[in-house]
Amino acid sequence: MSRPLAVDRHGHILQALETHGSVSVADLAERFNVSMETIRRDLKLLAEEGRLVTVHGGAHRLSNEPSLSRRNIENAEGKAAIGRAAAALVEDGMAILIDSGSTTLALAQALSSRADLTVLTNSLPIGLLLARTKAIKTVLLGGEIEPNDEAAFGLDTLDLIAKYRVDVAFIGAGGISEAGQFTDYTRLAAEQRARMAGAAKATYVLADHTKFSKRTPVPIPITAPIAGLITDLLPKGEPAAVAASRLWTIHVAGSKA
Amino acid sequence: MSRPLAVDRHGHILQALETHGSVSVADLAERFNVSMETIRRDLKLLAEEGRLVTVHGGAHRLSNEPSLSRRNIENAEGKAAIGRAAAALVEDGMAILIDSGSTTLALAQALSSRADLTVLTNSLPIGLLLARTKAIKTVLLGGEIEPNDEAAFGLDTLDLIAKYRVDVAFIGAGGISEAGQFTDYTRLAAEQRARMAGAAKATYVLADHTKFSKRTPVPIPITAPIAGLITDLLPKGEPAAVAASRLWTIHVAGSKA
DNA sequence: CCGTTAATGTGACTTTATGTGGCTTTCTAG
DNA sequence: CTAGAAAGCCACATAAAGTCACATTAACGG
Repeated sequence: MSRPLAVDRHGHILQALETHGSVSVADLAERFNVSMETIRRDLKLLAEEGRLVTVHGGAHRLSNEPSLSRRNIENAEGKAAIGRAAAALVEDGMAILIDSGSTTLALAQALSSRADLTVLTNSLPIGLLLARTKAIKTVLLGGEIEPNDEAAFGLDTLDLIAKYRVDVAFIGAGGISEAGQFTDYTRLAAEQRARMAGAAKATYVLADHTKFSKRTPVPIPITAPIAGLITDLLPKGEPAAVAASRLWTIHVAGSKA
Repeated sequence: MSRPLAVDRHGHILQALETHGSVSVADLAERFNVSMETIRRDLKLLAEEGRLVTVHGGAHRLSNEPSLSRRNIENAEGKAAIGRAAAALVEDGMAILIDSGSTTLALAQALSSRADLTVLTNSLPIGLLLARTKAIKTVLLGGEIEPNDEAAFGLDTLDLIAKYRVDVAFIGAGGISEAGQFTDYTRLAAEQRARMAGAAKATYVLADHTKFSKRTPVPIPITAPIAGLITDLLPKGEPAAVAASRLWTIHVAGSKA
């Protein structure tokens, strides 16, 4: 008997996901009469294409990217340290751009006692936080709101970014590849971050150490030079860290400050 | 038989929370056929994500976001009634525009259990609220954030408004003049509201009865016809009300409904 | 027919999720 | 206020799932 094609499996998996919301590795293995390992490879592949998210025991359909509130508490201390380090780079009178994300939110918090700044951001929590200070002029880069990020993305956002020019941009990243390249979850998010970098005289990437072990599918196509990476811990010997250290200045923020 | 996925449990827990308001550890353990300890771990995890709060014996949904509850709303009951009345005008599949303000926020709250809608807004609290439903596509009309309104205003906002066309616009007003004209605090806000009306096939103004006694300096230069005014109480004999009644359909929302 | 390549299976090992039992904390009836 | 019951917490045990390296098989083009 001929082996069923892998593509058919992928189609069926996605369809099952569509109807049931989630699938388990064991069920799929039984259904297609293949080993669990094969199913895992399928799911891994589809996950890299961004068509589902893998969870322990199986996979779940999209819309369950780790939510902002969850990332918010993960390594909160390290992110706060990164936020303080980044805030120290901001001088009075500057116009800066702050990307969405939990690490960049820490930067906004560190800046909230400052004054005489103009801040552009696509993040709703950051926008609200800074606007409430009443001492920082805040511009919200609008667009379609991505619920998990609680931030705006899309054509409108890209348009707005193109209309501004700032002194410094602080952007986030979904992960850092082994080659030392920043990566993201979706094509759109990656493009948008790259455009943010393009709108600034200097760009810093804020990423805590957990990003070094994360792989996300889309490289961020940054053309402008990166002024530096600000992180909390540099994993010794990790290829990503080594590669990164050749490419950018790395600021390591002390977790206690 | 494969072990059911943990994520499914999480989803069901959140859904049960949505419908019942609270859940008990014992019930959940029985329902999913797992130990109470496992359920506790689930709840702890979801609590850390900020998606529920744990209490002795179970969990209950979080009542209000800090950003939304912060402002003590004047005439909250009347505004809630207006919100419900306005929400009744919105049909599935519609694209609507919601202005910033506490009255329009009440509309957003009334809409938050709906689905299959596209909502444009310049208000950050409304944007956050609706985006979190994950069932309503939300577009944030960006621009400079006005701290008091927690909403975006300015050239960028006007530009964005011009790019969209919606079925219905719900706008607020700073006051209602004796001649029955809507007025606002600033030239910019007035202009922006007028443009919002211009982007819609139909425009409703949401204003509670306190607006009838308020005078604000700038008339809102609306050119398109107003489909109606939605309010909670029509002050008998007030000139503004009389004039208004000649110009627009007036929906009076019962405070209890 | 052979060699190459991609896909799949296997087995050792690691990680994660869940259950269990002992102990502490919290609630509640009396 | 107090005692008992219920719930929570923690540490450890265990089974299921994941990962990785390597073996095996099937497919395909000379």
